[in-house]
Amino acid sequence: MAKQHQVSPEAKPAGATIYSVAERAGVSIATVSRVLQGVAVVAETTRQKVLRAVDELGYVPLGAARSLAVRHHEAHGLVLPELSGPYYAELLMGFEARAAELAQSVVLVLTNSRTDLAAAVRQLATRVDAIAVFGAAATSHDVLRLLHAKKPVVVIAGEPRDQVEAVTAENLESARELAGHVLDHGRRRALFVGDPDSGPDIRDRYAGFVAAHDDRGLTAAEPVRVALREADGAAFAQELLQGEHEADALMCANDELALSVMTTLQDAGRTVPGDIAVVGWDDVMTSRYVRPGLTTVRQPVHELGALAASRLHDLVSGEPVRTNAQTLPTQLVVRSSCGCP
Amino acid sequence: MAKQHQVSPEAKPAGATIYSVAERAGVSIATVSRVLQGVAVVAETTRQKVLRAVDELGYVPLGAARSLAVRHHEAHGLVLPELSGPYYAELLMGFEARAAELAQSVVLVLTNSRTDLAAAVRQLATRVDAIAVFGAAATSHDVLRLLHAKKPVVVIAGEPRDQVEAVTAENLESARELAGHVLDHGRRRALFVGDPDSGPDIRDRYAGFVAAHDDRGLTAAEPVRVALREADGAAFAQELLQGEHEADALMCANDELALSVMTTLQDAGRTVPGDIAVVGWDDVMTSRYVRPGLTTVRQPVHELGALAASRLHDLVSGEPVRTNAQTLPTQLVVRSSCGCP
DNA sequence: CTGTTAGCGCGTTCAT
DNA sequence: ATGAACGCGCTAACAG
Repeated sequence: MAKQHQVSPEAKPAGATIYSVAERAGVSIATVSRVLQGVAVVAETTRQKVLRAVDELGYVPLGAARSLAVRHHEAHGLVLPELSGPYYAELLMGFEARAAELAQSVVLVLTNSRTDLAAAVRQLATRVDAIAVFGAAATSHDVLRLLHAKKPVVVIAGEPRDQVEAVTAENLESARELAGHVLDHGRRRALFVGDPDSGPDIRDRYAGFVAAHDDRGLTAAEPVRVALREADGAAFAQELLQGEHEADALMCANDELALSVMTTLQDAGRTVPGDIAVVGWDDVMTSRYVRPGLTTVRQPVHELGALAASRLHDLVSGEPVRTNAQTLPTQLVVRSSCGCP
Repeated sequence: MAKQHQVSPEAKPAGATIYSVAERAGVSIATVSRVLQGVAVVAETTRQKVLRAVDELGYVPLGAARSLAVRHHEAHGLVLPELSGPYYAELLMGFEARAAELAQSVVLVLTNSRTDLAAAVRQLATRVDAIAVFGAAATSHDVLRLLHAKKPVVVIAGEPRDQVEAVTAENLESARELAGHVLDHGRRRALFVGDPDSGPDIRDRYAGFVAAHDDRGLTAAEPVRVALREADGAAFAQELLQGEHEADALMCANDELALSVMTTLQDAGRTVPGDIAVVGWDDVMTSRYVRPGLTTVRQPVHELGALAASRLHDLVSGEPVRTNAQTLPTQLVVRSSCGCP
């Protein structure tokens, strides 16, 4: 019994296929495939015939059929919490750019817009060869399932687990340096603002904060556990204004937090860094526009995204999983909110 | 001749398939498909058997095979220039969120990272049911090809063309209102900063600028054609400082431009709005942190992205193409850079 | 409620 | 240099 393709006499109005192109060009589908993939040598005249047929029919190959045949999706998945603020956007840009170089499509999943994260990841796994997830964005159960199914997974800004690679930017040492810088301005009541439990990166930043204190024989205060959003920063600043905390320096877990804290304090008449020093993390655009300029730490975010995409590709290509995290260096950006002139 | 699936005796180590699951559960592949899709009724006991087999094997369905069978990718493509700045990121978030609601994956292409845009779009078309492109991001030739292939296309912040829908935010009237507001502060030498030829949206904003002048019997100056980036704003500000332009008000094509112009001028000792008023467009985060606060126009960017995703879905579902653009309202955000207290 | 089977459109030997 | 035929894994009739 022959395939319907070769039997069916009537033309199908919906979408040209490799069959219709072949028929129109008067060749076999194998030849069409060859000219389109550019793999084997095809006579120039037949080549032209095929190309013309493709053009006339407006033929667009069906990726799913190709994927099924070649047994590869030629796509990478990326799971991010959201895209507000420049951090994730930049990460995504780096990821996309590298994926493009490697001829991989990128399928994006934003977890904040999902009610059922597990389902989203499961669904994603269905259409990509490998997945990069940010931090603790994916539930471990689903990740394990992927591993069981032999889909490469890399964690961005997280920690390596069994069979799960990690790529990250340096946190601990830079945080130690930043906190040390603040302490060396003579500040003695520094507070860390942000929740160390919200992710390995924040945890390491707090660890650096503690280390800087240790280095100087000082004792670090407990972290002020607030979420990393503007609103949370403003709320904390209000607490500060009402005397609920005592501090002459604030090391915020990221810039969004730092900026909102800083401007809230300023609007209430406090001076920065006079009354209180404020530093952040990420070096977002706003940080160089505000006065005083926000002292912060710049991460190679773009490069981090690119690295994740590269590793995904390598893993799909059969490279072994690296057991230790790849860490990219960060850079202290000193402006004046820390007390520097 | 039976399929290899049923013949092959040796287990394939690479990836579980619906066949291996069926075998393990002691049922047919149809039953496996049924419990996984939840379409038909399946006896609870068999259902459990299947689910257990799925779990034990770590079965992840092959999306490509499903797509081929159901003749749908269940994915939308989105073509954006880049993601720096909040505008595109917010658009993407809106798009992704709506797509998720509609159970569609989103495949992202960023054109700024591509050398061969046409190839990227062609490739994208291969794996999605419909594509949304921002403004003039895609070459018309490739778009036409898609239309020929009956793939729905919607343009975001662009103009409808034959068979191509457009979704956009209102520009002309809001620009007229904004420019009018500035003129009503008594400014008489207002300049429009930005290139009207860089896209339909900027063109309309300039048209609004002109209209506001006309409304008052004034003559609008020619636009100062600069690109929409921070660096270009700073360069323009330098020209201004060197007396190459004469102006007491600047209506910038977007906030990034406005912010960089404003701070460059301020750093050189000029006062805003005292010496010169500056207004922007987009209401990015920074605009409410700078002093004076930047007067600008807020667009429903998130909603715009969502609308694009919705329309894509509708078009895929067979709804007819709308010939006139769907326009979302914008909102004037008055702060103090325009001269208001 | 469950199993059989025919495609979905493409890449890919294997002949020629 | 080109064509014929098979299989990739899944859904959807159609039987039973």
